[in-house]
Amino acid sequence: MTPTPDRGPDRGPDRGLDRRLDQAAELCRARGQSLTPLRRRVLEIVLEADRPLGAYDVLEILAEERGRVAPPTVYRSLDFLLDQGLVHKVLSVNGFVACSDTARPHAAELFICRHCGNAVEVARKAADPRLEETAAGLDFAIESVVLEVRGRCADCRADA
Amino acid sequence: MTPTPDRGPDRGPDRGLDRRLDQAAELCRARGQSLTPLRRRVLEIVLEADRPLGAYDVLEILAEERGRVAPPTVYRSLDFLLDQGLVHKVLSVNGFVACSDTARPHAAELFICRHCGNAVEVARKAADPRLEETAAGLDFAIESVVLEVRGRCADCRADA
DNA sequence: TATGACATGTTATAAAGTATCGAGAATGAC
DNA sequence: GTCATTCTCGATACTTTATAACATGTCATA
Repeated sequence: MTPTPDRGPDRGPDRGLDRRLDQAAELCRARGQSLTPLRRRVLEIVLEADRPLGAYDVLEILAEERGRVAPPTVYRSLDFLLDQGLVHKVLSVNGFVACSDTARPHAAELFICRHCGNAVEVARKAADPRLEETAAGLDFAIESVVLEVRGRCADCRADA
Repeated sequence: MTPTPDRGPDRGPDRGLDRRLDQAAELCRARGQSLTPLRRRVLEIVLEADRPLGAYDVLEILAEERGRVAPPTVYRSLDFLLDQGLVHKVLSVNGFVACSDTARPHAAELFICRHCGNAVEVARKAADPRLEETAAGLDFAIESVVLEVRGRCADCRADA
């Protein structure tokens, strides 16, 4: 389902990249935070990627643009974006993906293809009742949930 | 709920440790694999711990017993135990926990306390229908699922 | 006793992440 | 305006986690 090609905010070569970045900036501002040029650029890099990027992947891209960049520079920006819910961390691959729905923080389900590395995010509508039940049984207070599904995506299955 | 103190295979100071190790050995043997002394000891170390252990925690314990031990020694044993479904990897903390039900490989839900670090495993009875649905919608073939819940366990909530 | 398969030891290095200190810019109080 | 505070970022050094590559040991058996 491609976006309508001749109108709408998502047309053009960057698929609404600027719009999403502006939205993110606005979101931060509304929270009294600031999406600085560095943070904005890091978010852009993650948005542009078609798969989870490692912190050092981001670092490399930044380094090409502005010379030597040290790890803390990247990790600080990524941590900020994580805090703001603008990116998710993918534990399975030590990587980061842009959040597909930045409207509000949410637990994400990630479907990660072992073949092409692509990661699709599916927002979780509501708390999983089974999980809630189990937690209640254990008298365990849930703070966050990591749910990552690994397998093979449609495209890669078709290719095979 | 302590095990019956005066009878049964789980009594004694090691709560059935030897029994579980013997079971594991039998399981490996049935598969044409071998739970060597090193692998058995690594499994024992993980079983004895009351929280997920890092590879280097295991390494340190081994090193006390047999002098210098290099990382590959530990990682190889842990990888073997992972393959055999005898331990799980906890991505949230880069650690390893013993599997509580080694009868057959299974996806596990892990409830990890942010305070004490304890990790409780709950075997997943069946495939999550919601997850299956989502995967079907994406035409995504699930191979494995990581589900880690972070929060506060009963004991730590009581203490607070 | 050769040989083949597997397990382990050894060395070196890659990859991921953090602690800390200090300089400079932005913000707000006065 | 200017001073103090806070935030952001750069830079250095380091820790933790993980793997590659190759050598050696062990054991069954042909």
